Amino acid sequence: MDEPNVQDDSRKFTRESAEYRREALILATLDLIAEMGVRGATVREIAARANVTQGLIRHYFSSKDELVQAAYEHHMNTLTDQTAASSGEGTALSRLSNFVDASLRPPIVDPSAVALWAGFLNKVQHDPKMQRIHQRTYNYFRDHLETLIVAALRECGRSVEASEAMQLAIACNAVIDGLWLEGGALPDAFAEGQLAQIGLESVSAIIGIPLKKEVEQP
Amino acid sequence: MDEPNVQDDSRKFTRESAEYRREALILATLDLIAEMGVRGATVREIAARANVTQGLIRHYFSSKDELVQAAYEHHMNTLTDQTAASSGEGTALSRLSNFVDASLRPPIVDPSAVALWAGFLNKVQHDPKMQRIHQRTYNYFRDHLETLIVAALRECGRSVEASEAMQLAIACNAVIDGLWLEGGALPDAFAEGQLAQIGLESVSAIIGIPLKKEVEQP
DNA sequence: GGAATTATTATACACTTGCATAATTGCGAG
DNA sequence: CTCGCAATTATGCAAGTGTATAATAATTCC
Repeated sequence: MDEPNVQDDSRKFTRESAEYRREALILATLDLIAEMGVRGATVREIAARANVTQGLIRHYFSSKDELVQAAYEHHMNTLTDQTAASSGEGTALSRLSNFVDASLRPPIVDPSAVALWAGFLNKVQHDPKMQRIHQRTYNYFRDHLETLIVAALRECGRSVEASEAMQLAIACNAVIDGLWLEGGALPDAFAEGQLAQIGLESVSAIIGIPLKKEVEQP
Repeated sequence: MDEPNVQDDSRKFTRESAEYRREALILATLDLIAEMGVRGATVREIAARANVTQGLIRHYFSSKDELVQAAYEHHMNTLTDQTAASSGEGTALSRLSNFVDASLRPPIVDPSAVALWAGFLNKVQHDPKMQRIHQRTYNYFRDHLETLIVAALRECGRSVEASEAMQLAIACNAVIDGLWLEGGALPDAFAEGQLAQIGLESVSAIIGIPLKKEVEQP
């Protein structure tokens, strides 16, 4: 995030690759939106936090709106990538457990993550393009969860119809989202691991299968 | 919400009670925060929507921040009042069912309600006073739900320890919040009544008691 | 190594924002 | 009826907003 070329000689600035600058601007934007909302994230602050002057934003993005859109897309892609990684290996049951557990601990459960989500909501509700990104990500999560649930049930010798599976996925997704929300909005109201534990028990109850938290190897 | 005195003669304005003006300003503020966020709700727009000029805001509130705080408090109080009303009569089981059901239908589930919540979040996270209001309301909801759950369990001849009851309440609260969130953020993704149905089934599963939706009398 | 390219900075502008202060004007008290 | 007070409007201001345009300077290509 800092300048990679530490040449503090009389150079007034350093040229960086377009990719580097775009990402720096996007990350600064996400930071600021989490802190102050979209309107509070001014182009001047964004530029300052990305160590450039404000004019450069217009060089990479045709408007602030476009930068915000790009930031949203970047953020959502990061989210889905993280998720995909969290439930990679093992039996279906353990993959589901790990997924729930990981979704209810830092860095997923985090005040600024919730703030970021809230900051974007207005834009999402008004801009059709952002709406599509939102819907796509939501569906991705829910389908992922549904796949895990169906696999876990099958592993226990049970099978469900498609519509029932979808309802289970919606419900489990809601528990996770609700706990995520509350953990991020009231960080001090829950003990460490409490959210994950409650999440696991609730998902267990909803799908009717006991899930155990993975034992950590120290 | 409109002017009560319809005297469109040459009067330039009408004097109203302090209470009336305060409430009009607060409601206009809530409307605008839901639409554009706190920063987007400018004093000029608020005044216009309350049918006054912007100077009057300073006459009733010492700053925009104070107006926003008052609006938040007003909103939260309205919320808790509505909740208390939704689960008034009947057996414990039916009161719990009604509470869950009412929490997952309009007007509670509503895009602007979620937008309002999101709009306030930044302020809540930064301003200790608003944080207290938030915490108080959250606790109120959770305790209310916990009371309903414990009563319903007792009605079925079961009893739970305090810590277990709290966990059940947190979990049920999370399902409700998560479904509320998703219903408000993606209004077209769910059929009418679907959220309420999923909510009832999930709460049933979590606490281990079958809940039936009340039959409506047409 | 010099010139072209273009990433980057610098400056300017029209507009909005919250707030302060002064000027009105409706309305009740006497 | 009119006088005084406070509710309300009118006006102004300094700071901040996004964006447009011109000026500079770092890097590349030959």
